[in-house]
This record gives sequence, structure tokens and C-alpha cells, in this order.
Amino acid sequence: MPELPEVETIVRQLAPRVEGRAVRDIVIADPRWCEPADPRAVEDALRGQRIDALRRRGKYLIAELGSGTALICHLRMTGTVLYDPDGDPPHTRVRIDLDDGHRLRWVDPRRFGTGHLVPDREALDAYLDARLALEPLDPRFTADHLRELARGRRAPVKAFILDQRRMAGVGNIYADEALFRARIHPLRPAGTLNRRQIEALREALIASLKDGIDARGATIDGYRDVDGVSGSFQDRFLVHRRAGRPCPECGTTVVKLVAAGRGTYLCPRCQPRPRTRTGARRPSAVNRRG
DNA sequence: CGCCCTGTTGGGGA
DNA sequence: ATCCCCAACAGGGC
Repeated sequence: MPELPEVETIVRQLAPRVEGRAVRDIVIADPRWCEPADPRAVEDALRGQRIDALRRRGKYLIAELGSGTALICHLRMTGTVLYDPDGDPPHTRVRIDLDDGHRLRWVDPRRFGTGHLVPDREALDAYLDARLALEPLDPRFTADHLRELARGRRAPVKAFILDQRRMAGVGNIYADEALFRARIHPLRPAGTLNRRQIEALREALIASLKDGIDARGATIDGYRDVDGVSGSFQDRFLVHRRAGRPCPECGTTVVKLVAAGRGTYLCPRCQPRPRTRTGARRPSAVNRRG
């Protein structure tokens, strides 16, 4: 389940092993991976290229090549990159053999993952800028920045967090964890958070992502790092997928609801519901904004 | 066995 | 601006 920490883990493990190496051969076994581009054309463009840099932005994994082109990959739900696995694992979609004899395998049961080739640095930046905002780990992601982002937003804070054009890299799991740590209900309209809560949310986002990175990613539904080893963050999930179990903070039963169309877990006591309960009276007592 | 759930993003329609 | 649903698909849980 690649969110920012999982992709970061891939980069940290893989960059030292592949940077400076060249692609000896590549086979895109699943054309959907790079569609609408022609897989043969993508293979031809990559074959023989040196990998100058492997890096990440948001949840995108980026390989910059000697030719100036770049390959922008997204693992989506179930994508995994493996380095020298035994043979070709089931659901291997792309095979890359390096000039040093090592092998990269893109494994993705659900086939949602994608690879997109761009011709140069400008196209790379344009592609990413159109999709991603600053990420919480960026030093520029200050409390002021977050407050500005949230100002006037009426969308539930969870939807706000998941929107990659507002902040990049946080997915469903880390969003739940951060909201729990910040003691904020996921349905709270983002624009109603006070200064303290904004700062708490910022710190919680950063802490959750860092913990995930330190754990080399979350173990969930088969996620593996590049050496095929499971991450360990799942052991530390505080609320995510813990419905029916006691809150680690207060013992109240963790509940599940749907927010932003996603399964959402929270402690109803630590994260009190925003007012405006269903059936509230005084439908016209709106806050007059201003 | 069959139904229901699941990490993501992007697009369409309300 | 926002939201809900859907589309990709496979596998696990019950």
C-alpha cells in the first residue's frame, strides 16, 4: 500500500543500487502499465539508458535517465518493486535487467500501477506540478502554510488531507493515524480547525509519515520492500483497521465510518464529532462567515 | 461458494 | 467548489 513512506523506503533502498547503472533490457509484459503509450516504444526508449537518479515526489517514483527523459511510476494500490527476487514472482508486470546483472521486477496483482515516460525535465515538472502540492515533510510545510490551505475549506478534513493537490503523499492509512494523533474527527470541516489543531495536525502528519519511514513502510495486504521484506508499521497502527478494538489512549471502542468515500477509523472519544449532528434543530443558525 | 471489502488517482456527473 | 460513484483487478475474510 504505497503511500509516501513506502515509496520513500523504496527510494532509500534502491537508489544506491541502481543509480549509475544502465538498463540492459526491459520487458513490459502488461501493456496497460504504460498505456496509452506503446510498450515497445517505451522499452526502446529505456533500453541502454543510464539511471542518473531515482527519487520520489509524493507517491510517485521517478527514474531520471541519462538521455534526459524520465520515467514516472505510480504503484497505486498493490504495486511493489522487487530487487533480485527469486525468479519472476506472480503478477510480474515489468522486468528490468541492469547492466550489472541485477534484476528489477514490478509486481502488481491488481494492475493499477503505471509508468509514464516524459521527454525532459520540463515535462517532468509539469506532470508533477499538475498533480501534487507540497508534502508535509517539506520544510516549507509550516503551520502558516497549512492554515492557509485549510482556510475556508468546508470539505471534511480527511478529504482535505487525501487531496494530493493540497498536500502530497498522505493516503488513507496515514491520514487516519494523523487525525487520531491530532485528536481531530475526520469529518470536521477543514476550515474550522483552530490554530492549535492546525499545528497539532501538522505535527501529527509529519510524525505519522516519519514513523512509517522508520518502520520501512506498513505491512498490509502483502506490501514488501524491495528485498521482499514486510514493513512493520502495521504493528503500530493506532486506529486504522482497528474497529471494535480499544483505543490505545482511552480504551473506548474504535469505530469505522466512511469519509471521503474511504474506510475511516477513529476513536469517538479522543476525536469528538464535529457539531451539526444529524437532526440538529435551528437549520438556519449558520455562521455568517466573516 | 459467494459476497463484500481493500492501498490510488482521475474523470464524469450531480 | 465538493461529492459520490466508478473504473482499472485480484485476493483475503467471513
